[in-house]
Amino acid sequence: MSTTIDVIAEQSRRHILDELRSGERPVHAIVERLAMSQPAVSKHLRVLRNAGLVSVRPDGQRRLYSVCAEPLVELDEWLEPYRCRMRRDSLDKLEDHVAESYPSRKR
Amino acid sequence: MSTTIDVIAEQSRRHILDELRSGERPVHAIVERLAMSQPAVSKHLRVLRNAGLVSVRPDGQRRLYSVCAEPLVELDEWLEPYRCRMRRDSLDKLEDHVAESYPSRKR
DNA sequence: CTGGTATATGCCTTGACGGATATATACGAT
DNA sequence: ATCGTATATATCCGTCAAGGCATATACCAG
Repeated sequence: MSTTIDVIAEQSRRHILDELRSGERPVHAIVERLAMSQPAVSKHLRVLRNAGLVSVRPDGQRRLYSVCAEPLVELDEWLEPYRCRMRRDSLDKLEDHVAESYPSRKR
Repeated sequence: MSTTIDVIAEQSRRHILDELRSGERPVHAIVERLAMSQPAVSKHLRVLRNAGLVSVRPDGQRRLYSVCAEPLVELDEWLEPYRCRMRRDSLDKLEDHVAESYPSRKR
């Protein structure tokens, strides 16, 4: 069994999700956008489905996939305690960058 | 080369970061908290350092590690477009749950 | 029923990763 | 100089996942 974060750690799967953000899509539409074989895409979709990150709706011979963002909440919550640090550390980094660009004798 | 999300996909590494949230720590402190060998921890710290997620400060024979949250911004930003869906999908899920617990004849 | 399209699954190979042990390095104490 | 502690690196091994190809399944058209 794999956790949500394991699942979205794969770049291809993130791409698939990003693709589905604009609405439900059949498999071949994803295959065309990503440079990957159809079986590979189907496999990723399977993983995403097992993780509850996408849902499927049959439509004739096609299957329409769409995003389910709910499992991402867990990751979002893990990230929460780091948000303040993100801001602070980003600021520090920015300051360093500025200090490099405009060197002064102070410090 | 590995991206930030690849790096934090590993549970042990997330644990290490969580551990460091309470302040800088020497390696052995982390080894004690996580049930893992010291070399394994060092390896993870190396990966985290390469990803810019931790920084080191020598202190005598020890090395004090601390969190750098800045690289997490990228992940946070990737997550951004999914936030509204998270709320919506979570709500849907909650509704389903409620509907199960209090079945009615409607629908 | 037949052929064609859309998707899923099975099998196989390969590469990357995590962990353990053993060893090296760095530093402090005596 | 020597020993002990703290940490890093090297090497090996087992596992696992991703991707390709071939194939199965499902569904539609005629």
